Amino acid sequence: MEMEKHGGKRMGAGRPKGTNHYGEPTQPVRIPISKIDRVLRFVREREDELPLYGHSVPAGFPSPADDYAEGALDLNSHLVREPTATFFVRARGDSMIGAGIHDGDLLVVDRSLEASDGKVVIVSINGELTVKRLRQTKQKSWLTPENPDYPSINFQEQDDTHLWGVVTNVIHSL
Amino acid sequence: MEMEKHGGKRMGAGRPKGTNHYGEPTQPVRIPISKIDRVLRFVREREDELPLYGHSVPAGFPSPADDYAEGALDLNSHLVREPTATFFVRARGDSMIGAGIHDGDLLVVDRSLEASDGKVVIVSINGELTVKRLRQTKQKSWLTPENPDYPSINFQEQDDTHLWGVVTNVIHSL
DNA sequence: CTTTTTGAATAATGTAACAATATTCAAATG
DNA sequence: CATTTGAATATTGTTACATTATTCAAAAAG
Repeated sequence: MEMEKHGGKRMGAGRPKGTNHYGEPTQPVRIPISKIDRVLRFVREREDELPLYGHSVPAGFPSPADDYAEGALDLNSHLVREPTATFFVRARGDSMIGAGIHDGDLLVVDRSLEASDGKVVIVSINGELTVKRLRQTKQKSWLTPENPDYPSINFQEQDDTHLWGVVTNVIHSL
Repeated sequence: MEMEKHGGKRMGAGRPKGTNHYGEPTQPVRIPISKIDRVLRFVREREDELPLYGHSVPAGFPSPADDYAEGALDLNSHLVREPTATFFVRARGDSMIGAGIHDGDLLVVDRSLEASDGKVVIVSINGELTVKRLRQTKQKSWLTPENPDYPSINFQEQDDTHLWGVVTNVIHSL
């Protein structure tokens, strides 16, 4: 055990890049002190990510320690792509039952998506919000319900008729 | 408009303390770059809370500046009551179509809820996950599909049959 | 006298810089 | 050949600092 030098320059020595806790670079960001704890929890351990299981599972009960069969999911980022352009509307009635939209369901609406033929959209008509499927050709646009008991209506952007956005997800409570 | 000095020392001059955006001091914290956006949004204001609109709306388009008719909503806290006991399962097939569960839907499952008569539950049978409605009397338990094309099955907790939890929400993508 | 303009004073803020720590590898040692 | 050691380099929490934002009273204008 001599106190001597242990070699000079060596190629490939030192801690390799990308070996940090996150697998990506970090950067300092100013956080109000009262929120530091929560931010750190969110950042260090995937706080908002919950396990997503597939159809077949190993024996026994699921456990948070499992390596989830299909990974983890954060509802907010999964359902909301453009937070600044997203809002919620509660559905009423059963005119869109065929699209899986039931009375009382919560609709996730994205205003940044283009409303094209076949999309389910939110439209305000005379201050009332409605959910319908948009159908359009080069000549005309319709709003069609997904329920044979209701009629289609002609659609045209006017003073009292506005297209609010495209429905991306339907949340149904049991 | 002379170019002269404008007084010397003055008591009470300068920006007062506590006039920052948060009303409290801040401190730099290292954040992985991919999460900086999310953290900033969370920290600056009600990040995960997006507007929830009612059925009738004032004229014009909605704006984030609006005082939302029905307030704001955070999907995570709205859909997940008990984070440590919650997980997701993707539904397969149409045996529960009557309960609003379609093929490919994402199910929010809470293990901490008691599975009582009438609840929609997740059960593993021989390593396969199934969604069914639980019916039980003092004598017996059944798992019933919500589709007349499928049969009910007898239910009993066994080695290869386990009740995983109660389905609280169904997320349907369009 | 009242209103408007100005810049000194001070806090807040984003980011660079730094010291301390963690990690890896090959040379030195046994 | 296995183990120990320390040079080399990345990571990390925090400090430092230059820049920006904000406020107020003196000075200027009306």
